[in-house]
Amino acid sequence: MALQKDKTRDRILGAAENIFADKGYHEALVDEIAAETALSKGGIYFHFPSKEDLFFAVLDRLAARLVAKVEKSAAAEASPLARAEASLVAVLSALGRKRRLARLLVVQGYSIGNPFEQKRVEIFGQFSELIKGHLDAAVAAGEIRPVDTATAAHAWLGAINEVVIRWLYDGGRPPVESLDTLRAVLIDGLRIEPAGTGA
Amino acid sequence: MALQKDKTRDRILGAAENIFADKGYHEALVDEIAAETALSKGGIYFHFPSKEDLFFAVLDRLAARLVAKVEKSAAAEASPLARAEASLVAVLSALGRKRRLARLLVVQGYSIGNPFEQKRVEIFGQFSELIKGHLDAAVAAGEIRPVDTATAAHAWLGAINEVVIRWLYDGGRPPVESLDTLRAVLIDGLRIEPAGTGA
DNA sequence: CGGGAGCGACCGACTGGTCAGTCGGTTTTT
DNA sequence: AAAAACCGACTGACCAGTCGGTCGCTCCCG
Repeated sequence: MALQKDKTRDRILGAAENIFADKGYHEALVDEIAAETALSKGGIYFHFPSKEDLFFAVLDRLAARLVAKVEKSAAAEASPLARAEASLVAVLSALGRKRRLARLLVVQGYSIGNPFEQKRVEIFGQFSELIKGHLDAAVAAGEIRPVDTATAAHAWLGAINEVVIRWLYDGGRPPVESLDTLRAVLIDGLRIEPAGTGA
Repeated sequence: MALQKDKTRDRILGAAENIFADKGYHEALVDEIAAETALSKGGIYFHFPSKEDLFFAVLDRLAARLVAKVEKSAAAEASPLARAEASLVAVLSALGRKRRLARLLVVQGYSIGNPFEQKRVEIFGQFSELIKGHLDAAVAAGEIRPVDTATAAHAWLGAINEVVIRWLYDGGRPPVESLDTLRAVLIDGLRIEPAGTGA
């Protein structure tokens, strides 16, 4: 039955997520993923045509989950700028809660050959579109100055990315605790009502 | 003579820079680097103990050059915030002028296994230290609000990084042209004198 | 109602290509 | 002549992907 197949597929995705998160694409062996799944290598290849496809499927799944989470918390807010800010908070806290997944999304998918870079662009693109949407709305609502929202969105994304990376490697405090600073850096500069003297 | 040796070493580094920039670490073959150098594989291994060491040496050299360039243009400015801004400009225009090198520094060095991630952290750390220094000075001088300058520095770095990446892949306008937006996003939020309504 | 045919899911030993790194030997420099 | 620099054919490990085969399930036919 199709359900069983999907279940196994999910099991594989879960196992692959773990292994890839631990070792990165190149260090991860398909045999290891098979072992983690309690499946054989052939079993894996029955469900996915190649290691690369499997990796991308893992990335897609992760990104989709995160996007959904972010959009949900944004939707709860009334004003555009508030929605943008809520997105910021949501991403930071979600990644902050899942260190290994953060590593996968934020660094692993980078540069393992050209198709991978393509994928990274695609996934990051989803997020920057999201941010851009909120920023555009905020501009339209007169909440922030009319800047190049596409570029600003990328800047936001990059800033978030880097803050998460630092947390991953320096093992400092979780990303959410950088919120005040990020707010000051990313948001206050755009605000039309000048921000008060922050803490 | 030692000089000859150093010259060859440099030739190797140059060739490796090209190959790595084109193909990334894993796709690049030591044999290709040898060919580009008009040296044999053995010759390469006479100068560098491993492919990994060679790659790191390339990264170090690139980073060192960029740091030097950035520090130089910062030094020409009078106020701390101006120096910070000058650094921003310098990085963006330097990377914008050398697409391939940008790719190397900004994406290739990412996630090719753990030692590589370490290296990335190290190199990015140099830059964020630089930025942090300027921001600290700006705080001390009362130019900007007293934020967590370390985090702010990472945010800057990440923003720059992402803007460069977008340029690399979308092939849009060069990074320097995002300057106005980045200024608005990164700097104006920190400024104590509120910025005027930007363009 | 049993047996066998068909099939989707899964197995795991094996292959084939790839490359980093080696090493005995040669050339160039001092 | 000694040492330093360089050569390049070769090896050995590695691993993604393959393929002939198994297993259990369902469904049909006698």
